[in-house]
Amino acid sequence: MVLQASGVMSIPATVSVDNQLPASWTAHYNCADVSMVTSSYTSRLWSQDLHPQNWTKYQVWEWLQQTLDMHQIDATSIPFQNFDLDGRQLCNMSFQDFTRAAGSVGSILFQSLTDLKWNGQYGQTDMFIPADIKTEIDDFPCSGLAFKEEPSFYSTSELFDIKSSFQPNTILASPAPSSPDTKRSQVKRHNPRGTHLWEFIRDILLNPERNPGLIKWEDRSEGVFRFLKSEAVAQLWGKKKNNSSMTYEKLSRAMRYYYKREILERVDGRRLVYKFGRNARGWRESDK
DNA sequence: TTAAACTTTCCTGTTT
DNA sequence: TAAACAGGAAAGTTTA
Repeated sequence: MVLQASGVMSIPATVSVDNQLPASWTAHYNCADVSMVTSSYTSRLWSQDLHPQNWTKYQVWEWLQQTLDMHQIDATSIPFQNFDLDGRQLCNMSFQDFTRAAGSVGSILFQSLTDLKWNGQYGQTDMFIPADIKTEIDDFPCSGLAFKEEPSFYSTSELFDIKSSFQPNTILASPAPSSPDTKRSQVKRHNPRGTHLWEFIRDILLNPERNPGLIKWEDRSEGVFRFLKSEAVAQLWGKKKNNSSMTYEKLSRAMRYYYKREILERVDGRRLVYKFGRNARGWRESDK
């Protein structure tokens, strides 16, 4: 969250995300900033209703994402289909069950869940917000504010990120346990700024039901996609990076750097159209 | 402290 | 004419 001295975010005057985002976005996510509200909500997170035992499958996935993020583990390194469980089933899993389901990451997950079950804490620093909190966030009285004045907009991508990568139909690549990829992905990679731009874009594409109208596939099998709301996507990216001055022009410059690394390929003659390259992972349907 | 990775920012010129 | 594309250059941020 970047606030200027006045407490008002700096947004290009010509850009209104509210105008670009679909209604479902503004209605559901365009409210309280997680990072702002978390501190005030943290103490309420672990009421009985939010005990892991009571989680939905969806909340289980959120917890998975958060735990992997916290430990900087590549989300593609565990088979999420093994965690198609609700909280009760999750809590019934033994340590061995976790290691069977997630390999070496299983112990981390087991420890995290144990902490939650017994301490009501998520480590010392975490700000994990199960989906239930969204109800409270949604109730945050700011929905009528204009984007420029709204302290909450920059929560959108965080909420999106949590929800994005863990839909049952968007499970990312899960290399076989013995593959070199697994080893590599379970090692901390140099990822100084968290999610990379191309991963952010990929996750939007993988969740069209939650992100309608921002980016869409042009040719799913070939990895060709097109920006529909380029400035909105740029602002979401900026929000994720706490950079309120992000524009599509800057975002597209970063995208062009991916050509050299073969994460993206050029699509000549078509505006706002990009194609995933051979070094982009997790976007193929076969990756699920 | 340094190097590397990965943007971010600014810019000029070109294309659609 | 505006928007988007292309890519050079340099600066900024974060991590190992």
